[in-house]
Amino acid sequence: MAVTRDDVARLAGVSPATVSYVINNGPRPVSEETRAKVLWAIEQLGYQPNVMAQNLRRQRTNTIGLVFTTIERHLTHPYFVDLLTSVGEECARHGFDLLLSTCTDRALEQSIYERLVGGRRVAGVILTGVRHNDARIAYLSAEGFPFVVLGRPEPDEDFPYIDVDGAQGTDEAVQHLIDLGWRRIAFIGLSAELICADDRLAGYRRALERNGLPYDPRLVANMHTTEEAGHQAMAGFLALDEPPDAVLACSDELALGAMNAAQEQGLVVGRDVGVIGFDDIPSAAYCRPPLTTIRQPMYEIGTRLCRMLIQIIEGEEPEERQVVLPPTLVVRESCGAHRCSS
Amino acid sequence: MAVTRDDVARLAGVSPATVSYVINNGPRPVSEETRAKVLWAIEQLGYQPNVMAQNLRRQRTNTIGLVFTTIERHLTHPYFVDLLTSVGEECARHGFDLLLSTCTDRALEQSIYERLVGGRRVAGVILTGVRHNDARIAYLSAEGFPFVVLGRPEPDEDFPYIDVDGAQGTDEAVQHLIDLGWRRIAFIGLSAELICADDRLAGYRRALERNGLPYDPRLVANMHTTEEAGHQAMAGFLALDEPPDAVLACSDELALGAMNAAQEQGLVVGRDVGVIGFDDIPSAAYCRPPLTTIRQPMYEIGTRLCRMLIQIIEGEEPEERQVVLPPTLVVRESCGAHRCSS
DNA sequence: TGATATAATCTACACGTGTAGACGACTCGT
DNA sequence: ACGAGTCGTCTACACGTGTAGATTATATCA
Repeated sequence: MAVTRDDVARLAGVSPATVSYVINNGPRPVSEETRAKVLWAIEQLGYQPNVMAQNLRRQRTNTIGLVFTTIERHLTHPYFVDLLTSVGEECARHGFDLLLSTCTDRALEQSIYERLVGGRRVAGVILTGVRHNDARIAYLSAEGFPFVVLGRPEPDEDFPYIDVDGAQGTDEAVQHLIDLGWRRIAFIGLSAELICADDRLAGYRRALERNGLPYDPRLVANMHTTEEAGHQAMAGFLALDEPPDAVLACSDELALGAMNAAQEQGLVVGRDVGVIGFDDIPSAAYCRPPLTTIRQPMYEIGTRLCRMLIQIIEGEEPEERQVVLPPTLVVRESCGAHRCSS
Repeated sequence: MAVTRDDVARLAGVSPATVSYVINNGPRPVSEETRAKVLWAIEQLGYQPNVMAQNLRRQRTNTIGLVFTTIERHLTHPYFVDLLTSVGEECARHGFDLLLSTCTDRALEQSIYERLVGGRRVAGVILTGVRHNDARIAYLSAEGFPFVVLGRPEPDEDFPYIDVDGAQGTDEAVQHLIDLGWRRIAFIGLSAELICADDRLAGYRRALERNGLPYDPRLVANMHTTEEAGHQAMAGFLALDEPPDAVLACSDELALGAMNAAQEQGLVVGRDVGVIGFDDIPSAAYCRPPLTTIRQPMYEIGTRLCRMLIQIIEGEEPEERQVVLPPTLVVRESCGAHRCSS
């Protein structure tokens, strides 16, 4: 059916090995004359090497795995699209393919990784959403399998990662709210099992403390990152005896839901209540009012993570191994501008 | 390094073939006693078959390809996340993997498909964003390669697809606007090269005509689907001598951008201007005001497309080959409710 | 009991490629 | 003129698996 190397060799009147040498530029030299004949035959037959056979022989897949965690058909990470885009492009740049797996249930997660790793399906893995005592990291480390992580490890672990300084982000955001005169600031955090959730909460508490404001646990919620959850959390806050006058949400989806809840109660966001999000998704600039948010350079992170992983796969020493990038506060209108010490 | 079938055979005291028969519930029977020994050895060694070797031998990859088109790092299709989720899950259900390629430039598109198809990298392909005279379809048809399409073909083409009746969607949406009293309705369409763009425009024109309203080309724009483009298109409409009093956008991102543009000019969406979107992305329910939109059952489409493709790959006759599903108008608040024949 | 069918297992090869080792043709220095 | 070295090419095998054909042990029947 399909045309193979032997067909090319026959047509060109050379041996199969010579065809390989031409295709791979070596490891043996080929005379110009022969090379031309082979290239002509390849062109003539429309030959393309069988990738499966190449991979088997070379003992490597040139494929990177990325696991896609969903909850109720909802991405657990709003930045996933940017990550996918950048990783996909960087893979293509290095001749790698990108294998995507969907994980709908935590119970299945381990078996997904075992399939990818044990079956030598992929050459390396990019991990996101690191949790405390993450079984995936333990497994990959034990197997000695190449992987890189989006997010920082716990203190006793050591692996290659890129992370955004979440504490710095939330700290700056809270400071921004305080500077504008908001005083009772609620916090909608991420799932408590995520390591980055701690980090962001720490920044929030640090800023409160520095400004002499009390930390009130009733003003803190941990949610999955959906608009609905943000709505629910904010509605809960607003029903308190002493409701907050501002809220910092750990994703823009959460923030949009929170804004919506406030608006439903007749509050004007930016005047009666301040809202800040996290991630800077496209809608953030176009909602009403435009959302102040903490931007993570996701595109850049994906590119660098991917490059790092490929270097590890190739057996090189990666140029960078553990990187923490600063987030940027993008000021729009959801916190108001002219409110001075209430 | 890695443990192979021969290692298992040696430990179990049987031949390699017997191990294969156990793993695949082989084409030959195996005695219970032997099976137990083999399974024990597999467990003992943590053996997992090498997928590359299996694929090479079986001459199939059990992998499906999906190409991910981006423009300026932006997804060209807002429904991509739902599609990815559903296709990913359906693949997993059938033991297939999902290979994702990023296409940033139309010029590279053909080479991406040639790599996937010619290199036998994947067993079948899911196509989205079908265009007029689409070279990809010509190529895949000529190669006799399995593929299914999200979207309908041109009349002279015949291939398996699932599509949403875009004309019905836009027709219903325009009728809804007219019923609420809006009279001068603008249309923000998709890139003109897309086949579905025609379809949706046709529904728009059909509804106008049925209601005796004129078709004004100045009220029609074709854009890529981003908030920014929606903003730009709407700003253009509002600057006309006779600006529209309502707008139907062919994606929710476009609609959000359009709402934003109207609001910037002090218009109240739902009172001064009606807006309808397309797709029903999560933000649509949580923006201000909540967006009336045309929902496509993307999750279901992805699942059925994937099943259809797998059946074709397996050489079966697919249960369904050409499906057109109806969209649903989801009424929220962006068109107002109480406006009766102005 | 001997011929024969059946079940269980093994041996051997093919899938398409990469590359080491063998081999011939040629150059070069003495 | 002859051994040594170089260049270009070919032959042969390995990568890890699936499975057809051969082989052996066991059951069945006249």
